[in-house]
Amino acid sequence: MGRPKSFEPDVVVARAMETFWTKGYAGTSPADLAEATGVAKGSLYHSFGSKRELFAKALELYGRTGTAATEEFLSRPGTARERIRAHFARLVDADLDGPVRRGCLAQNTVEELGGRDEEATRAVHRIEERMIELFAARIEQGQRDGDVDRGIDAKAQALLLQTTLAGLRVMARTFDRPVLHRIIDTAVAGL
Amino acid sequence: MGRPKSFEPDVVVARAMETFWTKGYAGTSPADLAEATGVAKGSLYHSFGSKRELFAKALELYGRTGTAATEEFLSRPGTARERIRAHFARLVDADLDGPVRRGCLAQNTVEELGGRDEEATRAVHRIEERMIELFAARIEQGQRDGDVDRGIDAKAQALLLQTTLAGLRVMARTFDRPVLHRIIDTAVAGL
DNA sequence: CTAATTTTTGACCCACAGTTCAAGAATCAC
DNA sequence: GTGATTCTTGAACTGTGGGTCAAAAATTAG
Repeated sequence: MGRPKSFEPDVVVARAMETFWTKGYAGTSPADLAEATGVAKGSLYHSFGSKRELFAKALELYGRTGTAATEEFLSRPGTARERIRAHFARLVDADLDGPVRRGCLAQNTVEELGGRDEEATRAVHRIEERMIELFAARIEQGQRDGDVDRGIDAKAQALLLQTTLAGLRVMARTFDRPVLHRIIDTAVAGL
Repeated sequence: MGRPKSFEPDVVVARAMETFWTKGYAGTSPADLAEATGVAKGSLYHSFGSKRELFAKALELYGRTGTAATEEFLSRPGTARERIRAHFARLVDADLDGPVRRGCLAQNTVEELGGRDEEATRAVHRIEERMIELFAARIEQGQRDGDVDRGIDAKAQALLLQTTLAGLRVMARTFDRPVLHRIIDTAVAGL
């Protein structure tokens, strides 16, 4: 009983995620969140407790949707190299095509809050570990399919790929599309 | 004539740089800067105009010292691969050895202010371009010395190295030393 | 209908961020 | 010394950030 919620919590978290992604954690004020979600400040605090807690939900959602999308995308038909190149290009292009280059929320989080927020750091670490597992699995798949050299160390390559991707999303802040695609080509040539 | 300055502007900029580096742009208050530099708030404003202008000077100093150190370090005796590996390891280790992992100021800047601050973005871009030139030059040196395959595209490899380094500094927020060194080994194996 | 329960909301609060300023202190020219 | 000039400093100001709250609005149980 009691008055029913007038909004879908998942939708509010999704909108909050977009806002944090675009403006950063510190750069997002409660007023911004109220405007972005269409829910009054007081109501947000009633439902989520604090800006920090809402952010935690937003980051969790980001991790879930990001890993799911990566898994789906890597599993489409093609060689490991083709799929990984397409995945990298997709992320870079999406960033460049948006109204503002906002990079990766997980990465932004750890760069902004790194050191000062243990929980956020661990949350990002979990996302990264998951991504690395997905890369390693795809490389091993490629080795079984015969399109990746059996001699390479899948786990080591997966770590390097995650590093390269993180670097690409930094480079996407300041470099243009042709340069970024050239980097992707060079990176996947090593597979 | 007039009352002489009671502080060395360069020293103040250097201390401000350290503070911005550790706490981020938004996370650094005028009070923080006054405490870190030992100069009263009002005096800082008198000398530097605004927080933003002081930050610009700090970022410029960061770029100058960083590129100079890179140039010096890459030119020491050894093969291109050895020197680049050592350079990467040095940066990662310095970050891990500090009291707080703070990454790269240029990168932090572009991730925090990206899109919202044109001038800062351009300043970081200039630093990155300079680093890429240094990498390319060292690779070409290696090709002349015979320790790097003549067939590789120095510019393309330099772009990838800068990307890898940016990624490493992100990874250094959440991974431990052995993993990071393993990534460095995998990365330079491609040279 | 009333009571109990849960949400909603804007008004309100305190602290601090970023900046300005007025008054004083140190120097040089004369 | 006096004046002109430049630097120093804490006090003061304005805006906003993050958060609380009391009162009103929906709902269900009985």
